[in-house]
Amino acid sequence: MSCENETAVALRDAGQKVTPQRMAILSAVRHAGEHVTATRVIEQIQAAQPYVDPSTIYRTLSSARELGLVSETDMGTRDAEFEWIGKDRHHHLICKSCGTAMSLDNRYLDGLATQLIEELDFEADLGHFAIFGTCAKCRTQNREEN
Amino acid sequence: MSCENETAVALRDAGQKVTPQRMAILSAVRHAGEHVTATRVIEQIQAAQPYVDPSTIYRTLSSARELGLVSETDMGTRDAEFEWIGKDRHHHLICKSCGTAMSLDNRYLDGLATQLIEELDFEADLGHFAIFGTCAKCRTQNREEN
DNA sequence: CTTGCACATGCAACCAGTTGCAGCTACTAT
DNA sequence: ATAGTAGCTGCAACTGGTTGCATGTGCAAG
Repeated sequence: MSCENETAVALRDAGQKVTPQRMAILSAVRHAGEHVTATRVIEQIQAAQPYVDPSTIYRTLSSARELGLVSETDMGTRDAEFEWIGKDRHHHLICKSCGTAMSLDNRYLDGLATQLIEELDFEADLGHFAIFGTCAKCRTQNREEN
Repeated sequence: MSCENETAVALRDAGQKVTPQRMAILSAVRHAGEHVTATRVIEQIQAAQPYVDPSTIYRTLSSARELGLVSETDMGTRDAEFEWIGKDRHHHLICKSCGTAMSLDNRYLDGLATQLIEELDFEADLGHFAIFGTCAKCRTQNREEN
């Protein structure tokens, strides 16, 4: 099954409609590889189809997030980053000092999820997570300065 | 030392000035007990001092966040929640179904922080964290419906 | 006490993102 | 194939939050 079909099926399963606009928007996120801002998606879509309204793009991204097709994460910059949720779930470590974003494998949070469900009966949705802090490089630099 | 003095000292230590507006704004957050939205702070401040501009409040909250005096968390609602960072650091579990926010003790994330520093040399700043998911009550209800 | 200056404030213009609404379109049932 | 309907789209108005700038103010040095 092609990725276009997968997306279409996911939409229909949720009782939503498959429209050219939605497919273009979701395809842009999917093929971005990395995380993209809504603004970036708008630019990209409007370059090809200028008549697509920004509100449609915001609405589509927002409903796709609710469906679990994409994740929305505040990476510390002004506007939120969207990312296609594929097979390789991962999170981000963001250095507050240099702004670098690193991927963090899912397994680091598995333990936490297990603990929450066992001890508190809370089913955590750890699909998307941004952890702020200081990376190794910046920590070394800070030590040298002091 | 009174809490007012603590706040003032923290500001001055960071090379910032102590003004009546700032003290009023930070005091509102500190004494809110729970988390408060910027909008709520604006209402509260303007009830007493109508001349204080919203932009001042946004700027103050934002710089206080950078100083680590308050935390800013997206609780899933439209606007961010601010909370005074006291001795009892904690996080929030937010149910996507019923919207309830529960406090989560810091110890649940200590393990993760340790793992990150030992394995990846990344010093995580886990001062404020919002974990989305489904609470026990809503999970039970969902099971009954199916 | 006075002076200087960096930081903070209020104002107003601005902008990204949201919402209400009327028309349109994908999907479903017949 | 057709009609009905629920959901989507574009438009335009709106709103919460941000930014630039001129003025005001806290604070430290003299």
